Amino acid sequence: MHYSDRGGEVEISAIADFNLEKTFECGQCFRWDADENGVYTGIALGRVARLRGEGSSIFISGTIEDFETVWRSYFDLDKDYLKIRQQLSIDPFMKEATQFGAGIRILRQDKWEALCSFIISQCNNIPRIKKIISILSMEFGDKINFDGLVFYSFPSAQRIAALCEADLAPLRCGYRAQYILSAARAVANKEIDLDSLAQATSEHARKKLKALHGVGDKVADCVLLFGLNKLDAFPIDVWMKRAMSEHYGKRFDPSIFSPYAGIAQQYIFHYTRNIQN
DNA sequence: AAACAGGCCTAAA
DNA sequence: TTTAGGCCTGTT
Repeated sequence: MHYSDRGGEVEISAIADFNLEKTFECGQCFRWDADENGVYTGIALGRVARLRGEGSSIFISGTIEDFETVWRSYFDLDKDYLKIRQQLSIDPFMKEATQFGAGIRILRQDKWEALCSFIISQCNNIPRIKKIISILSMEFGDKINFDGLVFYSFPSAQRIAALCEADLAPLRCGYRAQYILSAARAVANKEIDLDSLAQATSEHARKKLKALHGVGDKVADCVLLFGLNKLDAFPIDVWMKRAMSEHYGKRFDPSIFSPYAGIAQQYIFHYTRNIQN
């Protein structure tokens, strides 16, 4: 990878496996949107950014310092996904899936935002998840001006913890409201420490996450993978279950993809959801 | 109109 | 350890 200041933007060049649409639309995040030209604007880690692809480069708004301190890590740009794809190509199916998904990167998202977002995601479709998160941020996040537009940061756990169910009524997120509140309170009063869980083993972190009301296997694994950067976590939703039992049998073992089962999951998920058959 | 959606919880085999 | 039903809400 190479990057250089382009006056208000940073140009990222000589990088393999970085496709904006695949990365943003593969279901791992909910706060990035494309305009009609495929230019993505979104908010993460309390900052707004705009990204566009041009030729083989990606341009991202901001300074070199923004890039080095925030976005380089957020987009996981120091990981060699090309090499990982090769490692994951253990059979014809995976070869196909990883090739189809070339360009996906697992974002290193804010831990609390990931927890809260995937609690909301249960039994919901992406448009509604996005809508709920958008309202949540607009109601309780901080206002951020960017390029003449107004964005709202994802509200902290402390902020949410101070609310009651009635406060969350505008979200219209139904039974998930109490899950959000109890998770926020657990984080706020340090009953659970997401930062230290990121340093713990996946098994331990998973157990702690599942102790939260409203967090089961699927949500816990999504938080591990997208929030705590545990690349061995393997979220299984209905699509994954179908795809895996079709290709590897009813009782499959994700460790065949070790140590990148989580990345494998993302390729398989993206592939089975986007190919027509 | 009734079923279903990128789960989870609880109760009951 | 596995299975069934209910749950908020919005969409089809």
